[in-house]
Amino acid sequence: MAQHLTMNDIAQMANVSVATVSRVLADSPNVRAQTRERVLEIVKANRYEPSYIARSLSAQKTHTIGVVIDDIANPFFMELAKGVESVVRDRGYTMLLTSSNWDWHKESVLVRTLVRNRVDGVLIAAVHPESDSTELLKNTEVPFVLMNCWSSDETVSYVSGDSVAGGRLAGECLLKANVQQYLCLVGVPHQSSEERAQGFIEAINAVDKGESLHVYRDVPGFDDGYRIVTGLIARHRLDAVKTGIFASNDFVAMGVVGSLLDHSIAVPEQVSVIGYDNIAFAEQCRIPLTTVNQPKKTMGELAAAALITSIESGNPGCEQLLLRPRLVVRRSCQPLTG
Amino acid sequence: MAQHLTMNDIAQMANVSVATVSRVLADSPNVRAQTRERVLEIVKANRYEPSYIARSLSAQKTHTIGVVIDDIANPFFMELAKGVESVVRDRGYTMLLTSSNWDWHKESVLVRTLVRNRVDGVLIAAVHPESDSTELLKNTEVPFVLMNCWSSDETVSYVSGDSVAGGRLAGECLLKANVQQYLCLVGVPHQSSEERAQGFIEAINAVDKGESLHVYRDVPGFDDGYRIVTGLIARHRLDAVKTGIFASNDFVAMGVVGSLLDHSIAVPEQVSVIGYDNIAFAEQCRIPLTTVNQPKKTMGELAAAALITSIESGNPGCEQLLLRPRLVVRRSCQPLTG
DNA sequence: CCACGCTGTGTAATCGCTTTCATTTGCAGG
DNA sequence: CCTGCAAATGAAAGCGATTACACAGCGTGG
Repeated sequence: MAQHLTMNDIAQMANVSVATVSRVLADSPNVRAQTRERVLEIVKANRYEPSYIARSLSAQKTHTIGVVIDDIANPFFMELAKGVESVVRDRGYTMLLTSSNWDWHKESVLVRTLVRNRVDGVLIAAVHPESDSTELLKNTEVPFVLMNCWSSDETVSYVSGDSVAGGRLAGECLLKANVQQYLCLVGVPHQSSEERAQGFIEAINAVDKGESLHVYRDVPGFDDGYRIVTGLIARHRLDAVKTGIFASNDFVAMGVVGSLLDHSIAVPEQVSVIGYDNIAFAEQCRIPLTTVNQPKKTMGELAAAALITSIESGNPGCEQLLLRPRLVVRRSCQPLTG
Repeated sequence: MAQHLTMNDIAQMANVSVATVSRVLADSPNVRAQTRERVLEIVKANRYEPSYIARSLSAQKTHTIGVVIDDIANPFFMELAKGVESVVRDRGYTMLLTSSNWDWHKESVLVRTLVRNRVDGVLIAAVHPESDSTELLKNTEVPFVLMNCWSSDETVSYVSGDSVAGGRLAGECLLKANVQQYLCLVGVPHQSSEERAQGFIEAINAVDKGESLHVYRDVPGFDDGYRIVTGLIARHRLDAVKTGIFASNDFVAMGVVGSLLDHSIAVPEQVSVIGYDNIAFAEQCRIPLTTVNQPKKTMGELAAAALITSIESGNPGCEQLLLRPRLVVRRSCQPLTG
């Protein structure tokens, strides 16, 4: 089936050698105008499409950037990927997007696959602590840039958000909401969710007004947020006391809000909720979400640009960026002024 | 840089020929156990990763499936892609996901790029009428399956939803909502949005009760839905008359709801709204959305399975599926019983 | 009229792997 | 100890492009 034409076929039809065809297709100047035209005509007439596979093998360059994210259906990662994609395409590369579905083991398998596919560089969002992805990349000397997490290794490039600062913003916002207890819901044990929680806790503890602070871990998604809050309501931990809840991402926050509303607890009157990421839907959910914005698209763009620059320059050129988060106040948590 | 080890390097270190290394890596039975071990040891010790590029060139097969969608940050396409990805990965392929950003021209460029990358097959969501993608694929004899749209060409495989039926479901639902005028917002001029509108209009016209029906076209996204409705409100076309609005996708519906609420028009009390697709957020938006569900993930899975089967069997094997849509009643449109 | 240089084209090596075919090795049976 | 057959291995030809190098043709200047 799918018997593709080869450059040789075209060469024969045009009565020239493959070298000439190659030159025509590469816009090399050393081809007679007449020959060029004839070749191009035959190429077009026969709908010849050159094989990038062969080209890559010969050129030792695939013009492909591998991207590893955690969840392909998650708006946060998708906006990130969109940023990556735009830069990658502009600079003449193709993006190979893969997703680990939050599986730490799969992540290193994916990176391995990318290396085998000889991508020119790799972008990874949120490396898992247990994963050996970065080690593999270092050993194979494939350029890579981390996204949405950072590394203390000075040779590793990354573009991330300042999660501690973001968590602090959330905490400060909730401090002004005049609540009597704080809840902090931490997602999967990632660097960034841990840091968000850390910043939040710091901010709360910096101003001890005698409120209580409870931390719940392993609350990664909508359902988990919903479940936890539903459990707390059942134990009458939320209906009597005015509460502020910080969720380490907007999904969890939406789950929290969902459960509260379903149990007739008013947001933000009885419980204030604040999320993280500012995904596109945060504005349109049942109670528009107060949240900490991350410049997702920018993050993807910067990471991709840094990677490609490093690829093309040939030297590692370490770029370490921490993007500033920004508080977005909507309805779910409204700080009392003064 | 990134000087990858080659099979030759491994062969020399192990004092065998490349053929033997290749056999070891391919799990060929004709290798002495002792030799196999020695080779594997060296492979592991040196972290050798075989080049899929070279392999593909030699084998004339890339084990890669190209996927073209319209928007990489759109939950509908992403759930579709997730379905595709799971099947593709299970069957030992890699998914190459590309997005056209709703640009008709870019779509055929993308398909061309996929062909040049010699993907083993292509999945396209929503081919644009003006695009020549399918023609290119037919000519190059690359197997492909359409998703979320269908073709009258009996040689073309597709897996889609029955949009006319879905539109009809929406219409029937709105008919029971006891409104005095109907609005139908149609998205980009795609086959599927046109058919959704068509089914809707059919359903409304089948039961003429004297209500008026207005159709607005080119309303593809959230902002467009918001804008249109805001305009109508300004002209007092929505505040006096009880209205039912059908939006050809959930984004538009959310825009519609957003504008209505922002202008203090009650949903569904004054205006009933119904969307299409049942994206994950439809349940969690300001007013939980009544909508027509499409089995997005299933669609992706079936399309991918059909494609890979056709690739591996070697014959085109035409599969044409129209999946049944299902009405999901939530708050934004509640039909009065009886 | 010849040497020189430039343009245009072809030849062949190369990229890293698979696979066929030939050859070597090992081992059992006579 | 030799024959024969099967198992293990190697040599080499692709796969489809790129590209260094060789060379043919041809106009120009000495």
